[in-house]
Amino acid sequence: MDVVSPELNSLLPDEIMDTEAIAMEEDLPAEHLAPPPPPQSEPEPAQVPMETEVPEIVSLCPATTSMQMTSTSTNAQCSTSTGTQLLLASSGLMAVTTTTPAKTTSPASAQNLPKISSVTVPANHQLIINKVASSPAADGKPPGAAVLKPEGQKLLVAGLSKTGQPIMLALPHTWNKPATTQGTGDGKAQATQIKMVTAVGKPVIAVSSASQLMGSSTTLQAQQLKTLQITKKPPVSTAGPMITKLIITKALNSKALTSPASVSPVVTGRVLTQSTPVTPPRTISIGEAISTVTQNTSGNSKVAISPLKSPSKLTVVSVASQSPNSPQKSVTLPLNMALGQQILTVQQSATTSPAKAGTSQSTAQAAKPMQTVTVGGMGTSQFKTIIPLTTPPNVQQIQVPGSRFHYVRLVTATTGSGTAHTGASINTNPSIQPAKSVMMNAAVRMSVPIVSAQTVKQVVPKPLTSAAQVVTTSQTPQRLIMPATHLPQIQPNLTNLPPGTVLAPAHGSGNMGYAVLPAPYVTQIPQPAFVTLTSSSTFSTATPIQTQARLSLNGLSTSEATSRPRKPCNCTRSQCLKLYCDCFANGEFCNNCNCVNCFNNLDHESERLKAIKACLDRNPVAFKPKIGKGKQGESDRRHSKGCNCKKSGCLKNYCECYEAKIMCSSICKCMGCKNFEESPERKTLMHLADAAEVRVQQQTAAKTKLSSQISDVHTRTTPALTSGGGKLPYTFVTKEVAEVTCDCLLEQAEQAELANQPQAMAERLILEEFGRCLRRIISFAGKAKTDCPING
DNA sequence: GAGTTTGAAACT
DNA sequence: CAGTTTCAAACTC
Repeated sequence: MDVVSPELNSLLPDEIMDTEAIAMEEDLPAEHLAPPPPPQSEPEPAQVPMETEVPEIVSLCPATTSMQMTSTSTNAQCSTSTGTQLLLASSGLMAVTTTTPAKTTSPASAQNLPKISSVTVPANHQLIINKVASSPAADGKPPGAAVLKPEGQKLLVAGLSKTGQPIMLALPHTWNKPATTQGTGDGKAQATQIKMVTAVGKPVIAVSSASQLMGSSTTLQAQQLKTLQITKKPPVSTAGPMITKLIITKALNSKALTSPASVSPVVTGRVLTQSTPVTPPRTISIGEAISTVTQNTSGNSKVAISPLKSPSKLTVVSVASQSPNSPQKSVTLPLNMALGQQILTVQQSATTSPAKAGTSQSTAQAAKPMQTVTVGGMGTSQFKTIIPLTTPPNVQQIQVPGSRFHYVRLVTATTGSGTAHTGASINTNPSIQPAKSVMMNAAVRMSVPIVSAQTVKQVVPKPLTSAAQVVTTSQTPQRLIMPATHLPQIQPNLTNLPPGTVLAPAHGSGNMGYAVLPAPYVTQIPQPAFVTLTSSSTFSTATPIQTQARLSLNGLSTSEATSRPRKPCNCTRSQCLKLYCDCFANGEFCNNCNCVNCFNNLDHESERLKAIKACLDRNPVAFKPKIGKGKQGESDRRHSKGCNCKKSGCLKNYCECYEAKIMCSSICKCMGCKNFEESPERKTLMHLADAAEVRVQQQTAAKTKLSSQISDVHTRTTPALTSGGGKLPYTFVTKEVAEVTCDCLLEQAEQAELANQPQAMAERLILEEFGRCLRRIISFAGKAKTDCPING
């Protein structure tokens, strides 16, 4: 099998990821540590398709993110035609695994490492990587070990690119070539192997990367997940189980991943902490799955809490500080989400031993830290922007076309190095990371879902001391605002956290700094997109919360909340920096509001941050939803503080309980409350409200149907008009139109009846409705004539 | 749309 | 913590 040269090995971070816990463990349980399992353990090994026959692997990366497969020592790199530093660019839906087989023993010489000469994109959504030429090295591969054929082995990945174009990479034959004789001399090919797994669950592609990455294949369920895994293994067994892996998992579709490999330690709606073993392989995984998120594990704990649990959405956040001595390597990969998933990416950086990275970097291509923002739209994921970070740039903004504010602010750790490493890009080879990225120690990367659809929220972590970076995505007006202030006073009282609140453990010296995000700031995200954030050690970040969380707050159904845009505020004196302002209270910037002297915007960020802090000082849970779920669920929802109504009887929207459509409870201090279960007044009101809502819906449906019918008639009669002398309006009154019109009239009658309107009024309303129907019919008729003139 | 009412938020 | 003031939404006309 492929061998990693010692030098390369030394350059590689000791640990990148532990994939086992996350993704691929089942598929290749013992792969890193032990000799390859018997063939039968591998999923359908024998039946690998032609293209996939070669077990060796290719590295892939989403198009937006660059992945580097290069080994520094060897200079072998995969580059895309665009010059980006990644081996493969895919739409982001594929996963790649690169691993060095456990079998490999002999190091490859750096010199001999080939470069990928070409990438080919066949027509079939497959990624093919070919070796440029046959290499002598191939010969030495042990049986059973998949080896790329000299003539060019191909790796096919279905659905690699959204564009539908497969990418082919040609690997120089030398890749698999054993290095110059290094110790083993057994002649076994030592090229690094990369396995790709097809969506079907079979390993599809193997590509050897110049880097000493070991690849393990993973079986994934069809169409759901792709995984990238990079494993570094010491060339010689003596090294022990140090494995570095990079795993990127991505769900191809909205369905939850079924493959264990894809399952990350993060459970939907919450982030779990994963502890690393003593010799911890460190794993960073990036995954997109509807309900799952990959998490990276690190020595320190980090917890994101998202009480809300809609399976389809998830909150991700894991922040882990790294053990001081572990080399940094973290990769964040924003992937495009096809499905409104939320992804959390975590970035870890090592506090120490940047040297490694630096060294490796030297040979590696200039991989600038990249910042990437991914925006996932409904069904259509979009990659947004990759912004190369300059060294000092602490703050950056990504402006999404059409969006006004969308941004995310990234904060670098105060304790850490000066720069935040924002690379959304994926470095398959951790060693490649620039030295400055190493400095990211304290930085925590997070992904925040952004609403792609209509509302976008932004989370702005507060910059504690250093620069921040801003990433913006999506186009919608709303955005999440994260209190940027440092909030030491907030302790990680997990039990008391509002839904969606995220605590990010500060990285670094072991001190755990926590930042609390007002839950509302992260809620109301109908269609999550992704944004990666970097936060400082003491500061934190936000976790995406699904819409539902917020909905539960105000008692609105999900559909209601998501469909209903926030009302514009009308603040005049508060500068929209007090909780009087609904926008502010909900963690949003004012947008399209009618407010005067508004400071709730990016132009007054400092003021806004102060205001947020002030609010939190007054009330640490100021941004916490007031309506929480009761013990017994939905029916038991109640206001956290209770209302204090005196005159409204708690049956008007003045009352927060009533407004939230919940009953007043014992904690309310209201007077003359009529908002209780048995209250006849309340029942009457609720009944009326429901009836009104139903009427509106029915009427809307009827009108829609009428329009449809008329339109249909229009379509059918058009030929007659064009061919002959035209039609009189009455000819448009077909049976269907008449029926629908009657429906409208009946609906109007029902409304009048429900409203207890006198008969005369009812008749009037019906006639008026009839008039409207007629006008529509006439309008369509006239339009038909206009559109299809007789002589025309 | 102007004016009033209301209760939460802010302030003392 | 209680009382008062401020504020913006809800409501009425």
